[in-house]
Formats: sequence, C-alpha cells, structure tokens
Amino acid sequence: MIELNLPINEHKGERADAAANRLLLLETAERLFAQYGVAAVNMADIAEAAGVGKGTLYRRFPNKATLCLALMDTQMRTFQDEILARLRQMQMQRVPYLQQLGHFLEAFVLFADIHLPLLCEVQREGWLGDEGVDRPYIWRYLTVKGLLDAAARQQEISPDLDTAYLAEALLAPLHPALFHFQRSQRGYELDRISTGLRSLVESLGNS
Amino acid sequence: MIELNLPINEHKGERADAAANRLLLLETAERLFAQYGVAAVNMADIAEAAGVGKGTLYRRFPNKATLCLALMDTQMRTFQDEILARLRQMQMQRVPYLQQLGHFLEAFVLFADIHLPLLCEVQREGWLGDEGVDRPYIWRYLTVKGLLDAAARQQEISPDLDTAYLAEALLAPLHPALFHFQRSQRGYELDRISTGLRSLVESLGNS
DNA sequence: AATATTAGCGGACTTGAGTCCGTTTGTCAA
DNA sequence: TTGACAAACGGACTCAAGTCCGCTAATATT
Repeated sequence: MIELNLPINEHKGERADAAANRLLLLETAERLFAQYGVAAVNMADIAEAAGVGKGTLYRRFPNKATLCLALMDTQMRTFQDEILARLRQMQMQRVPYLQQLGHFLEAFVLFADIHLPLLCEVQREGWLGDEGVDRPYIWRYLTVKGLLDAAARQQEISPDLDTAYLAEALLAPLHPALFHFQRSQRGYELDRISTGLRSLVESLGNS
Repeated sequence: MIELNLPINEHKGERADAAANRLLLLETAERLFAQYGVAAVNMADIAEAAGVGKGTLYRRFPNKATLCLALMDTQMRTFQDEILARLRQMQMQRVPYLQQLGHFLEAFVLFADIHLPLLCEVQREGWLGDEGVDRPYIWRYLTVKGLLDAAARQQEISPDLDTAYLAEALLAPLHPALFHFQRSQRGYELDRISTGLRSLVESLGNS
C-alpha cells in the first residue's frame, strides 16, 4: 500500500545493524498499518512483530509521529518535487500567483486525503512536535507565504496584508485533525474543500 | 483565578453526595490547575487531593476534557450571552454582517487567549470528542455560519459562497492547538491575529 | 587477529489515562 | 422507621507510551 525505498541516504553514520533495523522496522510498521490501520497498531506491536526490543524501536524512532513521518518520506519528497515543478511551469506561463496558490492548496488536499491516518498520527501532540516532526508543515507554510508575497509584489493582493499570518490561516483548515473532521463527520467531498479554499484565496484578490 | 458558581442547575437527578463531589472536584481541580498549571496536573492528582477515589472522579467527569469544559462552563455562558447581546445591538444599528463577524472573531480571540490551557486540554483528542465536548465549537460554528448566511442575503458577499465550509475555515486558525502555536512559537500578538482574521473576512466582501 | 571503544540492543520499569467490579450509602416507598 | 435497590464509591487493574540501564557486538585501531 505504502511503498518505501529511499530513506537509505542520510543516516550515514549509522552502524550496519542499526540501518538494517531501521528498514526492518519501517517495513514491519508499513505492513501492520496496512493490515490493521494506523490507529490500532501500537509501538510494542511493531517492535514485537519485527522481533526487536521496544528500546530498539524507540532508538530509531523516538515516537510514533517520527515513525509515521519516515513512512511518508518518499511520497512527501515526490509531492514536493511535483508541486515545485508545476509551480515553476505556471510561473513561466505567467499564471497569476493567487491561481498558483489555489492549485497548490488543491494538490495538498489530494495528498492529505491519501495520507490522512499517518498525518493525524504525526500531529497528534498539538503541532510543534520536537523540531523535525513538522518540517513538512514549515515547507507548506513557506510555500504559501512565498506565493502570497509574490502576489503582493504583483499587486494581485493588497500590499498591506499580513502574508505570514494569512499563510498560516489558509493552511489551518488543512490541519489533519480538522481535515479529518470535515471529511468524516461533516462528509465534505474533496472538491468541496478545494473549492472552498480557492474561493477564500480568490477573494483576497478582489480588494 | 477561575471562578465557578453555577453548574448547580442541570444535573438534577443527581444524588446529594454526587452533587457534593462534583463541586468538591471542580474546586479541587481549579485550585490545582491554578497552582501547577493544567498540563502538569493529572486525574489521579485531582482525585487524591479531593480525597476521593479515581473511580469517583471518572464517574463525574469521564475524562480530563469534560472536566476542563465544566470548569469553563460559567465563563463560556457569559461569553456567549455577551456576544449575542452585542450582535443584537449591532443588528439594530444596521452594522454590516461581515463587520459583526469581525467583531465576533475578535471577541473569541480574547476569550480563547485567556482560556488557552483549558481549551487545549479540551481538544487534545483531535476534535470530535464524544458529543458534548465540542458543543462550544458547534455554537461558534453556527454563529459564524449564521452571520455569513445573513451577509449573503444582504448581498454583502456572493451568494455562491459555501458558507458552511467557510465558517469552518475561518474558525480553523482559532483551533486551540494552532492558536497556541501562533501565540507561543510564532509570537503573534492578539491584535495581529484579530487583524489577520478580519482582513480575511473583509476580503470576502469585495468580490 | 586482538582489543578498546561505543553505538546499539532488549526488556523491565515508570507514568498516566481510563476501566471494572465488589462494597457502601442515599433515597423513596411502605 | 425500615428495608430494597439503584446510584455512587474506591482503588486495584489494564493498557499503551515512553524511559532506563546493564549487556552485547560492530567497528576502528594496532
């Protein structure tokens, strides 16, 4: 279901047995998550299924959030690469920045929906998990803020707007917990969410 | 610090000892929270400090979230009453609905900031806690949606906008976890947040 | 190849949330 | 009053996350 293949790079100073265990644990977690669901599997289960001690698991991945993030690593990079490529392309076609922002958000909606269970786990402990945990969020934030700043420079939006805050506010409805709530409790379809966000973004332009 | 006085009403079918314990537990929790902070106090501490068994505590308040909500009960009602009164007043003065919405959000920003620790605890378990836990959220949501609908009827905003989604999106940045992140990590001041939200709301009007 | 170093390993342990169930006690009706 | 019975009580218990620390073994050095 979730395929992994590259977290090979990085972790260079890792001893051979440690690297082997990293892979073993990722594969085991992937398998258990696919079979029973992310929420139903606990750390002890993963360690046992992998045949290692709990301490070993926690040495590699200090918590479930980090483990889940590692499982998404590949797809996250792919997503980022694809998005950046698309934005560059639009850039050349002189597509307005606000429209680029709309595309970005829509793309992330699709990504988030696929990876919702993992994303929810990643941000279970309200936001700023220790450093690296929310690096993906930082990337999204900077991308959105960058597009808003560019839009401001091109006079697509008022230069008085607080782009830093707005970037955060526009991403807020996509926080995994809220997104999950809207999908499963409210029953909103993906394009309803995309459309809603786009209407917010576009309205910023008509000021 | 946090004063409580009315959860006397409701809970009518409660036995005398149960009602006494409810009060005792609320007072104890309030005291411990004030002294050590909400996050640092656990359920066992509260039960012990109150001199009752853990089971008794959990019978009254099935989890920490419910307990925290009960501690805010009074102030929450007061807040709601005050807001409704102000909105009615503005209504009579023919203040545009979008502007009313801006006021509403600003008022909630102030409220949320004061009660952040309790609010964070209330929504620790990603959103839809069992039923009553997020009734305050439902109230906020309905209020925002109501104002947006009214604005649409008055042609302040496009009638095509998805007010249900927008209401949720506008409240999203005020989710306790995000609000806390913005306040403590980003260092945003309250009026920066209010202003940012208002600019979003107002931009909806210029379409 | 022998050895020192030190990362890595395992699993018992701690901590806190929340449950279970046998015992106690308030309440209401007789 | 008294007695039955449901509600309430207490605290031991379960379950999962995460820590600790003594032992093991991979690697680097000679």
